[in-house]
Amino acid sequence: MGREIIGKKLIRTLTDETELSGIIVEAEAYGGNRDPASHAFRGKTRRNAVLFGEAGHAYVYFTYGAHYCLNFVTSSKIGKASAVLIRAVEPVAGVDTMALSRRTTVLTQIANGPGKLTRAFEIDRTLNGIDVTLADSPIRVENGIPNVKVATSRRIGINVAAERKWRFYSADNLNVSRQPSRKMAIKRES
DNA sequence: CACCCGATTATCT
DNA sequence: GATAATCGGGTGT
Repeated sequence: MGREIIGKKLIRTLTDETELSGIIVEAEAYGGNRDPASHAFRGKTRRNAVLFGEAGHAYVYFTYGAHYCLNFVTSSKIGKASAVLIRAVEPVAGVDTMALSRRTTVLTQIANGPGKLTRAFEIDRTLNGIDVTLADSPIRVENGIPNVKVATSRRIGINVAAERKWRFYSADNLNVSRQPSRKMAIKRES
């Protein structure tokens, strides 16, 4: 599930001197082999192989010819291929470095989207498959803010299984990405 | 090999 | 709100 990751801290180690971090404020759950919206729904391929492996590993994919997206494999069971897509982060440490990568100094615009946060945190396909539970991993997740109020909605940018409310976000945080479009709701009804 | 299209973003009207 | 940008994955011939 994606609810549990809201409020946790994402840490990206670049060098001994440079560490980026932020609080995860928005995520979406993808149900692997049982979810038509998941990359894993049609089975294992070279691109999505990581999803079919152990929980706690990063699945990073490239899309729209321009953007990387970061997921964490969540399945307790090998082959189930469920994961959470990290959609938005509130920057905490290394904000100046992030601002350079993102070409904006507006705090709420630096990492409020799945493609934006990978750019801000300098995450690309070379990090696909790494174990984020290890202390020396270039990407880690640690406990962040406890007792965050979490809201839910439909997932964004998908055309199937749109009725599932598997998007989770911090209810009182300005760094979340856009709301689901009305168009998707209409599409669902037709 | 040709074709389609996507878990997006920036920019324009 | 609408759309171009941009490219590689997946599918079918």
